[in-house]
Amino acid sequence: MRQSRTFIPTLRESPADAEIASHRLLLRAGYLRRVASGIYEFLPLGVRVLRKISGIIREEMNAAGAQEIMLPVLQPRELWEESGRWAKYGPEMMRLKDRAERDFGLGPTHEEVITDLVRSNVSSYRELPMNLYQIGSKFRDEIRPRFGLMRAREFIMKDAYSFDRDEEGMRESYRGMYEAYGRIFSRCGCTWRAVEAATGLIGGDVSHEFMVPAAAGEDCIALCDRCSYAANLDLAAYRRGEPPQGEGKDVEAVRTPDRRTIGEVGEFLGLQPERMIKCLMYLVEGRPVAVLIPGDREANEAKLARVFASDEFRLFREEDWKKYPTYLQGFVGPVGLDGVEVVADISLQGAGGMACGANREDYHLVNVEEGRDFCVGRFADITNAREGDACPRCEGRLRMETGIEVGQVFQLGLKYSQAMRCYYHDEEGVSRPMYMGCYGIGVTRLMAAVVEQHHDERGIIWPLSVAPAQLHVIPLDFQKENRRRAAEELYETFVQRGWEVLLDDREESAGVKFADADLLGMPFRLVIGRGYDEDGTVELQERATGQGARMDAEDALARLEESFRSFRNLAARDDA
RNA sequence: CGGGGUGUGGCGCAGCUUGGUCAGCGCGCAUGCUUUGGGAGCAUGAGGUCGGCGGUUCAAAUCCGCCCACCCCGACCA
Repeated sequence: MRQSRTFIPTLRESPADAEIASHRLLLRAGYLRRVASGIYEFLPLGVRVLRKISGIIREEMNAAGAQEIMLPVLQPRELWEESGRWAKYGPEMMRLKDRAERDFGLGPTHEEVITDLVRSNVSSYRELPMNLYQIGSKFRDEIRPRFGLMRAREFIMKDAYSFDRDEEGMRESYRGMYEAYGRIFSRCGCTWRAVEAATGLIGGDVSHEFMVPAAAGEDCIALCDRCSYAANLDLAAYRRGEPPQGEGKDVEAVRTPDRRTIGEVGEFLGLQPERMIKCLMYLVEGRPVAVLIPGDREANEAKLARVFASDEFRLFREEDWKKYPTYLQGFVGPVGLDGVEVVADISLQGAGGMACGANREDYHLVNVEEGRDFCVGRFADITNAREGDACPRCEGRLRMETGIEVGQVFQLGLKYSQAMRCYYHDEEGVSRPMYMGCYGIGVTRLMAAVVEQHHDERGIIWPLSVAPAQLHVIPLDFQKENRRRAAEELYETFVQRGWEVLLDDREESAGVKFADADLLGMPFRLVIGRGYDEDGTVELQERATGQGARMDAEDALARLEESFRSFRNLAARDDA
């Protein structure tokens, strides 16, 4: 690649609307441009990185026995009606009509299409297991696209789907993918961890997310400091201690004028927040539900969704309080709260000596005991774990970390195969539904995640495996004939040996060339400058460390050959 | 969708409170000469419906109304 002939529009200043490192640097370094919110153009260097990442994914998927296919982005409504997701997916799916007014969706995921493909073309146990994957565009009309590639509305995803004869086979396929995923993220230069995850709209019972730890990550995960327990906060369990106990005294109403929040009331009564019961009113599918949690905890709505078996709920709003005047905002409590479903966090089971709202203006109750003074319809884990909580599996403590979710794997079971009648014949000729699994990697998001983990204040620092070029040849003062010739020769030599090289053949000052090189982030740099005039040496520099050494071109070549050896198989051969 | 904010040449911004003498700065871009180990210097030049529509006014980037786009914070996901 000759830099003078390659479309790399670098920016001297950071675009004002890019906040996180990956977004800012990918824009500044000319890898990306934004077209509309959550929609991006990939420029030549960006495409190269994407190819590298896809290449690694392909190798690992193929090695794991998966076969690459391509599925359409445009999908007919009928297929989605079969799985029930045409209605369920909601506004997140981009929808359109053709000229005959037929409904189509732009695929946010491909379970329906793939299930349709397999059910009509695979019918014998002899053909199973089968694992099919593709790398292509997905569309999701995100509520709020943000952070560049991190949450886009059109993005590139690798999605794989496995079909097995039984649950055992499905678990085996799942394990294969799980292991391949680890290798993929490691090869891309990322540190990562797999955590237990919720299944959401995709469905199924078992799922893991692959997280790349990064401050810019949107996901919170809980990790045990002793055992291997790790889970998304939406799923993270924690062991509760013994519930607080009272002294068996009778319930007593205390006047608490103008004190509504846990903090205000607790301070007034001289009680710690964990001695208080927070009573949250939710409207679940149109009816009120009381949710009880300890005063020092937060409810987790993903956990609540599982308890309610619905995602159609919300915390009471102004209009809801007005509509149900029985519930006094700021003074709601479980005692005497009749005719409403009560859900409580398991930590409140058997709790005594608690304080809560009295369902009476300006009053709270003390000495309240669960079981004696009020009844709970259902106990469940509905609160967020937090730093220092007890691990659910061992004696360790949990700590919290933020990460970028770059992949997720699911054991789907029979969800789609039953709904869509994806059956096969076993040895006895009996028709059975296939056990499915699905496995996604956000390719474009992974590119952003790599940058989040590999950059400094000056620019990107690509790992060799995914760099758009491994070597940046930089002749300073390109007008000097001898340097220009040396640079051209080195460039040709490397290209012929299969390396990907970016040659800075621009007539720019040294400062500009170095600043751009730092920004673009090629792992190695060969500078041809004064040293070359003096004694024919060039300087080999490493982007990551910034360290360099002068040596003969021959030695530089030998050193680079050594460094590149293990990556040789990844080199794309379209250097031009 | 709720809350906060921003829209002025390719990028970053000033001007808006107090309407006119306000379309400006830095970078980038073009041409020429000099320069070339950390974002060079000088000279000349091109480039803007001041997000859009409407209103107020003798006069609007500036005041008012509506709309649009984008960013950030919250509920979703690869």
